[in-house]
Amino acid sequence: MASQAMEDYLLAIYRLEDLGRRPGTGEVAQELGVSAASTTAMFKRLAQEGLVSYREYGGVSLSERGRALALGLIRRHRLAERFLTDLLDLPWEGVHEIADRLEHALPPEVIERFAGLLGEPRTCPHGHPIPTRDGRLPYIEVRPLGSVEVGETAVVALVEERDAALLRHLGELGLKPGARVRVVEREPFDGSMRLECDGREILVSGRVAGAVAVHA
Amino acid sequence: MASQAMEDYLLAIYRLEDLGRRPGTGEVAQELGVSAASTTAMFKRLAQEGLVSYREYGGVSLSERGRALALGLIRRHRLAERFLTDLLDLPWEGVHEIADRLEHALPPEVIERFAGLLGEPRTCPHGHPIPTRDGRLPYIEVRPLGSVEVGETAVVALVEERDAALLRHLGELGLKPGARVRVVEREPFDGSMRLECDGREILVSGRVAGAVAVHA
DNA sequence: CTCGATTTTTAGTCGAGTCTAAAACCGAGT
DNA sequence: ACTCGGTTTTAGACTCGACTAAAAATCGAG
Ligand SMILES: [Mn+2]
Ligand SMILES: [Mn+2]
Ligand SMILES: [Mn+2]
Ligand SMILES: [Mn+2]
Repeated sequence: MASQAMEDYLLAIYRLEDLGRRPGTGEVAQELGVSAASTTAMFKRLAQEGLVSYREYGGVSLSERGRALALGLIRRHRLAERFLTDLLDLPWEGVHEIADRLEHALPPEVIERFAGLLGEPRTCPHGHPIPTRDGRLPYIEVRPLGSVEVGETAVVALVEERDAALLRHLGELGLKPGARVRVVEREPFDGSMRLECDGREILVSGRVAGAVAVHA
Repeated sequence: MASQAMEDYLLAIYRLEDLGRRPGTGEVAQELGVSAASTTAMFKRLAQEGLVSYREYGGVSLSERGRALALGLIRRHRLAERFLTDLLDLPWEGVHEIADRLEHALPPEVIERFAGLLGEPRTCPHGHPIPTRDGRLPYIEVRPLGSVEVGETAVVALVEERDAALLRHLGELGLKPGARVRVVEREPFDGSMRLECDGREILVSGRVAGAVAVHA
């Protein structure tokens, strides 16, 4: 019913809503790397299909149906990622991009088999929660790695998953969900830190630290 | 490089070439359930991309590149089917349709992992050979089930895979690749047969028998 | 409250892929 | 060699999704 393009817009809108705002044309356009004019056109199509409510010059918000569709897509995406890393043993920095295509092609039967085979996982390989079959998104309380004080210990909850090079670096450092880290030193000026993780000491810049969140 | 639509045309052309003819506009149109006008337009696009050679009013034939692309697609399709039945335990009558979408979305890394996990299978669940990584299609010599004489024993090689209802029926009868059958009785008029298969006697119509081939 | 900057929408174009209807072509049969 | 029937191509239209450039609306600073 919804085309691949429509699904990608719904996801972008969902992500922006999730950050608190009511997304406007410009934000969605930027998120998808598409022109503002294209976005206006798509907003109308989505509104026509009842997937968003759209006010001219006023942005969009997902309807119940639109949100349900977006959550289904996220479930497909994250279960696909899990499958690719856990069962196919593909590197965690590559699976996001693959899942971005598979999420549009995997039918429900396949997705639910994945869930079964993988033991109903609750998060994707990058730590983000997987929406349940009935469309609820489990909440995970996190805080920035940068907010952990010197001497404190914390457990990595999730990492930013869009930048493959960054992910590969995090993987080499051992900064994956579930890793226990202790802050050895922190530089308030630029946010860079020295951590103990997995027995060895590692150095992370403010930018890298900003891509990691720990359990609250 | 090649769109999903182009890939579907290439596959249709491949299948028709495989049957011996040089496919024309009408045949390809019918195979894909599309108008002849659309097919003419696509023939031009494919020729433009160097994937087929096209003569007006004279049909098409796959170029080296076109054939390689088609064989890659068939490899993806059949390995995906194997994966869906063997690892995900989905019914063999449903996987063809799912694979028809996945074949366009699965990247090489994933396909080769499938091949590894499944032990480099040589055929899809319906018995059709899987092209090798280097683009060769293993030849399997078969003959129609209908040509087996009364009293003879034969091993099912492959079955027609496009009709889901028929496939389900074949599955219930136990007529899957590898099954050993003995012909008990044969009605020359309409080709219907009585077979012994898996210890029990089954009755197959001429049409059903026509969907099954045995090893020569 | 107004003016200028920014954002959004509109207008117009494009390519891919589809359709229908009309024209052109080809090949057989007389 | 003509002609008729079927096939193929052309012509013209449509949808979806994208673009650029121009117009319109909104917002913020003075
Ligand atoms: Mn996507
Ligand atoms: Mn992820
Ligand atoms: Mn297909
Ligand atoms: Mn098959």
